[in-house]
Amino acid sequence: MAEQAKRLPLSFYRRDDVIRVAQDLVGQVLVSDIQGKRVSGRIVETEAYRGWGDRACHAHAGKMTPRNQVMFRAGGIAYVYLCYGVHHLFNVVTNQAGSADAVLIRAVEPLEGVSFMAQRRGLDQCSKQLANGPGKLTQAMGIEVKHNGVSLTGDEIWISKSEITLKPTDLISSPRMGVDYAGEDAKLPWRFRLRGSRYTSPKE
DNA sequence: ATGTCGATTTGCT
DNA sequence: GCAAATCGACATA
Repeated sequence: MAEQAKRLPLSFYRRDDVIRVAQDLVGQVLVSDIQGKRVSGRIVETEAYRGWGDRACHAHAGKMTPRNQVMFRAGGIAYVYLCYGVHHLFNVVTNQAGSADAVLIRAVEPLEGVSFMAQRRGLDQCSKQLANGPGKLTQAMGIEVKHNGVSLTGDEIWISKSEITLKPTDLISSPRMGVDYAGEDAKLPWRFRLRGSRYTSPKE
């Protein structure tokens, strides 16, 4: 069906350059169909995390734990974990099995199902703050830790190819948020935002 | 077994 | 501007 044809294929996720995948994900459309509520949003902010040579990554230097083990699987699945014991954060696992690269989806511009998102967030439908942060996004889209490891070619969470093609100048790259503990690696410019979007996360 | 800290958000001062 | 919420991972014992 046409629905399937628009989904990003596994070959998109399994490329070996997670930085490139993080850049290419900006502008694509994240869709969830959970608890009978279908919602979608255009990805406007991402961050890349690399298993090798990136101390900000949960799985840096090949360290596997019960929490992060799905990062080591082949790309095209979700890595969802609990942050600060409160927020669910959604990542896209990339690269081949054995590597531990992933892209954190930090913000989306709401498209379909805005009223469902507002309902889940407990906010007014007109709010620009429905999904402008990694924890807010998962709450708005109904994504929880139980979705850890689900396929992005399945029927709960997937990403549709955008009808829009971005130019390199449409992307802003900057250091990642909240990773000061990573020392020098905290300075890596692996956060990517859609230039001019009003739906990216609040902080510079 | 116990203590610290985190890829954040929210509400109160 | 600051602290609380609150669970898993990790270091230390």
